Amino acid sequence: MKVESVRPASQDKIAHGSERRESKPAAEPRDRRDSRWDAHRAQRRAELVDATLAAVGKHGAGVGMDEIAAEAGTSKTVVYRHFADRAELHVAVCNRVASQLLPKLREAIESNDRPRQMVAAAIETYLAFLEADPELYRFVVHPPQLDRPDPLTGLADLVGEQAAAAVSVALQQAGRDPAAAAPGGHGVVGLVRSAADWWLRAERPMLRSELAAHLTELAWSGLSTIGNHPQEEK
Amino acid sequence: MKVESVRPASQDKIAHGSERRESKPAAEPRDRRDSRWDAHRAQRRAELVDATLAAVGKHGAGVGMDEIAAEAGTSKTVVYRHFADRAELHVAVCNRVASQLLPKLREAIESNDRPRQMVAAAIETYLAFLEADPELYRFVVHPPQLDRPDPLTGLADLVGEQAAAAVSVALQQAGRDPAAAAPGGHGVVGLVRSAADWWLRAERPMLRSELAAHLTELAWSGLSTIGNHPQEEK
DNA sequence: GAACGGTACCTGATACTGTCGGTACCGAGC
DNA sequence: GCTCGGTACCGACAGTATCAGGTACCGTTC
Repeated sequence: MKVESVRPASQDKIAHGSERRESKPAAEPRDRRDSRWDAHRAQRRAELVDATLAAVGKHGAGVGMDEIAAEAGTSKTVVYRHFADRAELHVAVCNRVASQLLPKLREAIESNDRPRQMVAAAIETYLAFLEADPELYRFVVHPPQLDRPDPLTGLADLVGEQAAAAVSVALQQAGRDPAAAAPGGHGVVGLVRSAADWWLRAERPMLRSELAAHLTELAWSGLSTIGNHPQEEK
Repeated sequence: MKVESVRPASQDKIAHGSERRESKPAAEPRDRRDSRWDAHRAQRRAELVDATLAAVGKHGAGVGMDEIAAEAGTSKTVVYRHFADRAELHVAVCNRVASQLLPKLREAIESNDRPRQMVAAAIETYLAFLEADPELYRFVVHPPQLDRPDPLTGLADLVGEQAAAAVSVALQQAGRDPAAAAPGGHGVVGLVRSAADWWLRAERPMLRSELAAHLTELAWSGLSTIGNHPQEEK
């Protein structure tokens, strides 16, 4: 189970002024008056990402653009000169965080050789990251939401609650500790939800029945079946 | 594995005017001039939820309050008299949807007797729901987001991409169809993410190491281990 | 080949627009 | 005089316009 670098967190591409027009394939010969700024632009973007990180630490996941700009020691104008909008800044921050997290994940995985331990190590790493800075975590996983103190909003949470209850019942009937029920319930719902979101986002690249079969297999048997028996799953 | 009705989608509690002040435990004797409106209020809330559903169908998941009000044939003022803010409306809509979805899920589960088939049926039901009205689905699971045409934002997606790549490699090395890789990768990441979100939201009701152990077990072995062997997991 | 105007990009600020969630206030009617 | 409902407004915040000033490149001209 090797994990080579697949698209290593595609680094901050320049997105500005003259080279901004929708992916012109063969760009006309770049003027040096333009290209001489490339290094500077990259650096400035990085600084702005830094500032955003700092601002999130200071004001929480709901920071405004003004506060980010202030943290960078400048004004919004400059921020918008380097990032088309808030969303673009957000993905840049995500890439930054990913470029720190993914190597740690790979390292954790590669320092084990039994597959199950790889999974355990990756999970542990992910949890450690998220616990280290929950505010940044919220900024980076929950898209751009205003601050939500008690986000019991969301259908997924309600369904997860029910699923957790069901799992709890099952565990108790089996005479086992029901402590695993809540993570189990929410986890399985999250499994289906994330896969479904991907499926919708990718414009349904497989039949719904196929997706359902894969998810059932995964939810029921977990990842353990992956390395084994080269059979057709049905 | 019985799934009895555990907190059946706590129905629209009234949240309005006089009884709105922060959970007064023993409410002062309700005036009949007040209480005589209760039925009307409940109905009105239901109508507003209906209108929201319709507005989502018409304008997409990014509907504004004005459009919702217009769809209800009234103005925002009325909406805000019945719901403290947008978030409260949102949870009401979620409850409504849940009250339709959860019975279907139970039915699907109870019409099977082998646990694995229960899971399959539930997943199928969930996917069918989401495919039937993706716009409503987006409104109801992704909290309050502005319109996102290409939401490749979010750390979770990036990590999911990497996980999918890793799974794909593993599948190919095992000589199996890598079609399951993408749902698998995003699914597992979603599993961990949702459980972690729950854990943070519930203010860390267990040790991180315990959570990690449960998630590892779940991700690796799936739900199949739940009904079996009453042993201590370790 | 050095000087020169024009150009393409930067920095930064202030002040604005527009949208949208949420509210103040006012009239109507039981 | 209580609630209902509407108009018209407020405030926050993403995003823009415009301005003034600065520096390196480009092409031409003498």
